[in-house]
Amino acid sequence: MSDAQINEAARLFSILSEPSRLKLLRALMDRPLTVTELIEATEMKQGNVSKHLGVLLSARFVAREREGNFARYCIADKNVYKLCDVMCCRMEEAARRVAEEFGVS
Amino acid sequence: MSDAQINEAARLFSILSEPSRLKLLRALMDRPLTVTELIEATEMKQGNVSKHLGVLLSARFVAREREGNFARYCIADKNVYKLCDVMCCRMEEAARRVAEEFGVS
DNA sequence: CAACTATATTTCGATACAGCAATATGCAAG
DNA sequence: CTTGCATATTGCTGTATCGAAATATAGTTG
Repeated sequence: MSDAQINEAARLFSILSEPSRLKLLRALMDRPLTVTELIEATEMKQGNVSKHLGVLLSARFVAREREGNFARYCIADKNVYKLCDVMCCRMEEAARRVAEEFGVS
Repeated sequence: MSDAQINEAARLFSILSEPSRLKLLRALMDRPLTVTELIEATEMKQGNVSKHLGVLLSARFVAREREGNFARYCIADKNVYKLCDVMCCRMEEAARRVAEEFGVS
């Protein structure tokens, strides 16, 4: 595991470290959506949606497909699902730990 | 998936989004290490090692065990391995994609 | 081509956090 | 208790990036 690989991993994690981008991914996990639909789904400003999609696109976490005047985005990397699954797992475990802590004491 | 959960996931990803912290985790994946050993392994400044370990500790990604004057840290959450595995996978896939692209054309 | 819509990009003020250096705390031995 | 080492914390400066707003680009239609 070289330093360059560490840096790249950090960069990829950092792309997933913004609530706005996770919201976009969450919306796209149901089905591919256009920018307009994503604006509605996430209640974010158009410029920011576009900007964040650009970040996700450049990392190839999502892919873009032009449809006339529209741009439809979809999840392009199955690892996104895996990463989110593991993280959700972790959050559930943490919640369970806290619950037990209070339940026992 | 509530907004609060999204925020928490983002926070956890952000903890993994620093090369310094990934270096520490990588070192700890072999075996538990003291701060002094981590300083040697990562060539980071003592203050920064301590600070980053604090962040990892507060998120319970690592655990601390006092040994006299020393503090020995270890990975406390198996999901760390999973998350890093998936990310490494992803990076290999990306590398392979690039290689093929150049190989074919 | 002009007007309209969807998307992308740029600019800007505010915030977050990294690394460094200095300092503080805690434990152990003499 | 004082000295010394391991670790933690604090203050600081610089950099990165967010959201909002404004502006630019691109495709469609009349």
